[in-house]
Amino acid sequence: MADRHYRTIPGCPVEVTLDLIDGRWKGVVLHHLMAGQCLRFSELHRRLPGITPRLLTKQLRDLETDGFVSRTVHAEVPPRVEYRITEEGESLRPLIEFAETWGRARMARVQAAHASQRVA
Amino acid sequence: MADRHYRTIPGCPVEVTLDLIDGRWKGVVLHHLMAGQCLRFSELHRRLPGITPRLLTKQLRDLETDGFVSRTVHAEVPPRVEYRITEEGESLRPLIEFAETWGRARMARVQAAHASQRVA
DNA sequence: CAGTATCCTGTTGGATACTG
DNA sequence: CAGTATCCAACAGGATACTG
Repeated sequence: MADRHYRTIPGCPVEVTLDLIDGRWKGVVLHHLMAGQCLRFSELHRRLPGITPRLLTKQLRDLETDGFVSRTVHAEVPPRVEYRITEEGESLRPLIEFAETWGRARMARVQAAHASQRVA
Repeated sequence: MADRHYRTIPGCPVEVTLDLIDGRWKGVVLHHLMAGQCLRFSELHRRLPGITPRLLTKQLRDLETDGFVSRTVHAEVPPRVEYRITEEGESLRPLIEFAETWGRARMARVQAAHASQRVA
């Protein structure tokens, strides 16, 4: 992953952070894992409409590699794998929560803009 | 850009936000523009080591389209174009500042980890 | 100065099918 | 259940050269 994070080379801290959560589903995965308990692969899958197993696996592996998520395999049949947010992952909570709130507000604003368009 | 923001379709607010600042240099551009005054194209260029004019233009156009940055062309020779953060852009300040602080801390942590590696 | 115009490559992410 | 294995398309992003 040293070369995955090409952005860190010049060394702007903002880049470092944003690059780590860059990926089609990483933010949302973190968001769901921050909600409380740990989640199984299939539970995450259900919460992310449209993601393919391949992609979900990749995003989770990346997050694991970067230390934001831990992966626990239970030796059972059928297999059970649980994903849990780590301390390091938790430290990103303010960012994710801000993104949640801000995004919600923007969606409302966009909605409103559309509505007033229709009247005008 | 409606299709640039493919992530907004399912509608998770976290995705909406992160998608808007997704792009190799957008976060850093916002960061620099939040520093105070407006900046000219060449000034931004100097602050972003390695970016090509083409990319800088694209990132700025995206940010402009999304309402985070305003672009002012002064009718002079040689031309002077100034980029300034908008109100909407300002509303992202908490996120950018968090990313700055958090990224700085992580860089320090990584440094420390490397150092202890060399000792061990 | 502030960009365009071309061209090109690598990575990201999606579709589909299969397995321990 | 929790993934892999292949294959593939699209696009972001980089290199280079040129211009009003």
